[in-house]
Amino acid sequence: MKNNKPAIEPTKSELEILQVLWQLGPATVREVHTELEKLREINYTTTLKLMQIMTDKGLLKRDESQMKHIYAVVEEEHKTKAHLLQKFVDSMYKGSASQLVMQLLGNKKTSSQEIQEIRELLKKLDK
Amino acid sequence: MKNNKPAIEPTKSELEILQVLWQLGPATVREVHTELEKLREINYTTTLKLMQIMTDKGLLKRDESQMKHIYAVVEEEHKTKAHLLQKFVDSMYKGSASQLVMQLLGNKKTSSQEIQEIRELLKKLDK
DNA sequence: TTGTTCGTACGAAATATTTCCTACCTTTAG
DNA sequence: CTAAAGGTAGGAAATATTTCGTACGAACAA
Repeated sequence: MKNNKPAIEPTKSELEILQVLWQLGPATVREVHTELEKLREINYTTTLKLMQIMTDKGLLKRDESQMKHIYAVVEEEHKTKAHLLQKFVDSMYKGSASQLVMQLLGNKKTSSQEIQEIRELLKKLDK
Repeated sequence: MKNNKPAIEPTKSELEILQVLWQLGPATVREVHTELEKLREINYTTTLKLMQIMTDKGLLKRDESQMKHIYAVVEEEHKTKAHLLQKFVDSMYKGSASQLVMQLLGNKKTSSQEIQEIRELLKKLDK
């Protein structure tokens, strides 16, 4: 039987940190903070606190063997994103993925380049 | 030149109410509340307050000519959803719609039925 | 008329989230 | 050794969001 965690919802700020960690891989608070600072003004201890809270919640795990703790995400990027996407589809489109895609295709910001790529994806799926 | 509002972000609770109003069309607080109660426990005055706040924020407008005020969404469903979807794609997939679709296709909860429908959509787009 | 029901308004409590101050320890440069 | 720089921990302030109590007016049934 598969792992069946309650699947904790990251908050907005927590999601920011997950994204940085997805990009960097396991990292120190300092490294994450440096990235975050590029996006917005934020105090070092705020980043630290957030990461500590996330660790308590089970969103992150950390290696404390060194003074500079190394933080890593607990659930893999793919899985977390799949979960959040599913939640989004469920709540916004009553679970209908095709409705979401329809919206996407009608969206001006979705370039024809993107649409072409989506076509390719479906072709590959045929094989 | 097109309307260029700051595009206010609805909170979680506010989104719930928008969804009810999208379903019902313009409605009274009582009507919205009755729907909300089907989903979760909530006090009438809480629903009222939320809708009042949303009106202040400009998310809803209301007809006060009768004692039972009639509330309606300000921005059409399509537009609000497009905006929220875009935000989601931007933050989760760096703006890449095709990446999102890839995730969707790999998602077990997306049935082959859904995938078929997506194919149809793209065919129609060809014409 | 009168009291019960249903409506709005408003303030504030409760909760969730974000932010940062302060304390204190370790490492490192001089 | 000592001071400065850089770490973590924890509490609490600041904000944002959600929830509800209370007041009070209008409608309606008896």
